[in-house]
Amino acid sequence: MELSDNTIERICKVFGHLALLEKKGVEFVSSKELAEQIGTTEYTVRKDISLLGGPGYTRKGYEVSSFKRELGQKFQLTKSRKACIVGLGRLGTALLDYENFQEDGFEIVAGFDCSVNKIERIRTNIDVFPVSRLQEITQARSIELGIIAVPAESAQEIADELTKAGVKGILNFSPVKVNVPARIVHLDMDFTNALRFIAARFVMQNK
Amino acid sequence: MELSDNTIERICKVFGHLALLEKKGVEFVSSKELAEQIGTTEYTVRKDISLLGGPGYTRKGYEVSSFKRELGQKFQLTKSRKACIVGLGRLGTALLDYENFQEDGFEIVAGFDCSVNKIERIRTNIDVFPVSRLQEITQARSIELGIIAVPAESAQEIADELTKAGVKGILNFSPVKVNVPARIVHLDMDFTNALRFIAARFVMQNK
DNA sequence: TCGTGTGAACTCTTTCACAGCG
DNA sequence: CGCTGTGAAAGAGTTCACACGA
Repeated sequence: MELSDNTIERICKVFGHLALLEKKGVEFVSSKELAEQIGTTEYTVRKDISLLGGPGYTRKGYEVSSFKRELGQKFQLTKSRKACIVGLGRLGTALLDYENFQEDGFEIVAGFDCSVNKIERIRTNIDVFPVSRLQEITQARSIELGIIAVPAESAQEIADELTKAGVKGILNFSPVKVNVPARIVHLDMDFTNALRFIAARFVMQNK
Repeated sequence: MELSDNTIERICKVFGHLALLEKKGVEFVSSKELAEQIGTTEYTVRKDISLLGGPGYTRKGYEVSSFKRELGQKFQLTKSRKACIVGLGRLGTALLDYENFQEDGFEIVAGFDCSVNKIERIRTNIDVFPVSRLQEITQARSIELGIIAVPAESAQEIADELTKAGVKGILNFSPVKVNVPARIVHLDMDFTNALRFIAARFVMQNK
């Protein structure tokens, strides 16, 4: 069975929302409510779920805990994944301590920067290293995800390093697209482009 | 004519890449090269451009400067837009000084936080205020874009404040979806969900 | 009766093929 | 001749309608 990226993304959001509901102690949730929370329609939610083999009938909606557990297993979202951050400028250091990661099964286990001065100045509980040790540390600590927070000009170079180091996924915060082999899943998160999109979108909306 | 969000997003990326090429002094670029740089196919690039009314024939590709100027005008991407950041934790303060914004026509003209202590401690060239003054300052400085960098629990509240203050667009970095009226363009950038997506994607890829 | 599961209809997007300009 | 512009074909993704289980 082949799931589209859109479906996977929505399922991830559903999972996130189920986690929230579980914490609140809610027992059941309808496709309609999930749809509202993740910004889509109830039809799409039900269709997505049916593609995975829906969890079973009730007349109250989906059972929060068991459904969450099922999704977690299917996508291995419960397993804690190790990640590293490359580039310890303002954004990189902010991400080092981004508390939401830990809560949701992602653990930042190393930070890298090419400036040794910067490495010495940083105050954090997470170990920081020079970029020259990226491959060594990544392998030693079985890091699966690399987060790129370096300036545009060195982003591709770091992507190559991470590729060589054998990470399985890359989240790229630099404003350039990085090229990596297809086997490595990667996502570009370009803030400037996001603002540009918002601006362009409302220009188009008003004409 | 109605452009899809996908098309708008791609056009924004094209614009960004044209700006880069212009800086490098490149004069012409083909649909194929643009496609590679923004991660799509040459067909899609040409189709997108044709939806805007393509810029005219050459046998060398598109003329970088004039094409960029044309896109800039059509989407008003050259006009500088004022933005504010709400929530001055680590992420918020990192964004305050994110140098790529200024380069690309976005200007952060204010920061807000509910903690007065934090406001006094922050060292930055940008003016910071208590959240209670959000509406006043937003209107006084004609801020069009609001960036939400507060924790999940207050994100919706801030989105409501920004809506009342009359911003046209919202970029939301908190891990919850915010609800705003349809006239306000908004985009959710949830880091945790991005990592989850990457993880889920490579689990699916390998089975 | 309520809310899901799902084939079928529909709509939107991407790909293709090829004419046409410089 | 190379590379664009674009209508038409193919392909995806979304919406719908309705059967069905609790």
